Amino acid sequence: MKEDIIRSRKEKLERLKLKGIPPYPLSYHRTHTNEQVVNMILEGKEDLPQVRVSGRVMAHRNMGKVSFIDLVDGSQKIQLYVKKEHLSEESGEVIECLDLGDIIGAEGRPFLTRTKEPSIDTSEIIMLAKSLQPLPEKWHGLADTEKRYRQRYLDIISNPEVKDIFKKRSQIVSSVRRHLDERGFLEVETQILQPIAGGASARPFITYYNALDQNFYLRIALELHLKRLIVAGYDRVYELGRVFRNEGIDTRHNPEFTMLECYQAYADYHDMMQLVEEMVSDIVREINHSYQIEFAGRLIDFEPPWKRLDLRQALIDYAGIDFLAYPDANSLKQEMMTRGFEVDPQKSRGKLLDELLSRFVEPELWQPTFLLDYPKDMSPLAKAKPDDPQIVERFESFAGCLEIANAFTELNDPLEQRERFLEQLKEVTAEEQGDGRIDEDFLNALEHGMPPTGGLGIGIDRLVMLATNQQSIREVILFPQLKEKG
RNA sequence: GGGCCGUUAGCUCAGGUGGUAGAGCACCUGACUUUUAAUCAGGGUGUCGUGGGUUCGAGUCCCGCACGGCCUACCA
Repeated sequence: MKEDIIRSRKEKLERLKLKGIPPYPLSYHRTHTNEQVVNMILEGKEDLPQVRVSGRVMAHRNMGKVSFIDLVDGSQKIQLYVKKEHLSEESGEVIECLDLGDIIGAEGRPFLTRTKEPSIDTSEIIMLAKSLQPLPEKWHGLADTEKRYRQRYLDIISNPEVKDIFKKRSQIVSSVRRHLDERGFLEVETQILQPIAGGASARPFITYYNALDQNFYLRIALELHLKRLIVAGYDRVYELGRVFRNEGIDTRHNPEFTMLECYQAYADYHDMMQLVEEMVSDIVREINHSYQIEFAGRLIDFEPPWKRLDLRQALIDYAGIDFLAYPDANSLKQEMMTRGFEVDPQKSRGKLLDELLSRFVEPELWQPTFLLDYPKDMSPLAKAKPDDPQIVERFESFAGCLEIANAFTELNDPLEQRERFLEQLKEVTAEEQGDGRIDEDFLNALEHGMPPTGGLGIGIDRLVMLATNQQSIREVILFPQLKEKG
């Protein structure tokens, strides 16, 4: 059946060639996008000029001497009104050989039909690219998730709402850049292939670097190189780019994802909090024309100011545990076990606290919320509060129960930083940390003096999920990785 | 890693208790000069994901495998 369709289309292709009509001409210069023409028509002016438009044929309603074509370009749909006796001989031939999915150009006069549909009274139709494969069904589109991801082009052709998500993703990324550029941040690009994958604790992807004859890692964070640039004297830097974590895939995690990190010298986490609040709420409003958006069936209001929640108090409120009462991993483990939790004996205190957070606190954080002041065990790169050495100046932002930002006042004491790295190494396997080495050059940079600095990371994919009401991260990634079929 | 679910025509989906595989869209033929999920008349369609098993007989029951989805676990 599919073979029959393809054969019939190839026959039409041959027929075009026999008539001397190129099925894949070199170029076509349109005068307007479909959107521009539709707007012209809706403005209601008389005597509109001839226009040339283009796009993919998405529907063809044949009425005999007249037919209607839905033509979709990158902007939107426009209807072609085709009166066959008014077409040139060549255009008539093209209509005869037309299939859904073909890319065509059309020339004619814009007008409004009886039913008020903006249309073009077409005098010329030009084949721009003959399509050989049948499109998915027009009404339901493409629904099979696997096929949608494997052949995203079909998904985007047949599901306009998917096309819209990725337009919005692009707008969000532009907007992030605009917000930071306006504040005087310098956009930089740092290395993706690294001899040591630092700045986070996650298992890295390994690759082999032929020219250097050595194993390298794909970066798991942007942090350490951006701070080197703060040392170098760029006061405000950011990088927006892909990072790679060789971990599980689920609806909130994808091994390669897009991260924004920015660092501002002579600032602290309060400044970063203000930046997140302004930038994210602006972006939400730009994309949805409102601070209030729907996510996962709930209404979320991004209008500043957002809720501030002390982490220690949040754990007391939601989990019933005051971590100050359990100063080491063992006592915390004991307490968790007496409450009937299954506790991994390998886990450090930081990881146990993290578990409590994700289990009891995060599922409550629907409205935009800053969770403030983390235990030092969980945050090896953040600076301790002056009045409490066990707590660091760090916050994470949540909305829709998704973590969207992580920021702290950066630790710039090189000696303490070395201590923290050594602490961290104890609780992390070599496999998790790349080759388990400390980034000596980063420490060396700190030893030359890094100004007091505020740093911020935002998971762009999750921000897009929120702004477009998508519950799976793969719905905001154009080409999610799938296993090859065996 | 564990659990549940899915895989049938190009696409979206139906196929109680096992008995010759269905619909809509798309496609092909014809009618129709403002339609828009156009309409009307006619036409044909498949490795039922894959490999075994049970059975006279398997899309359907059983076991394995592949791919995918959701949940869970892991994961700064």
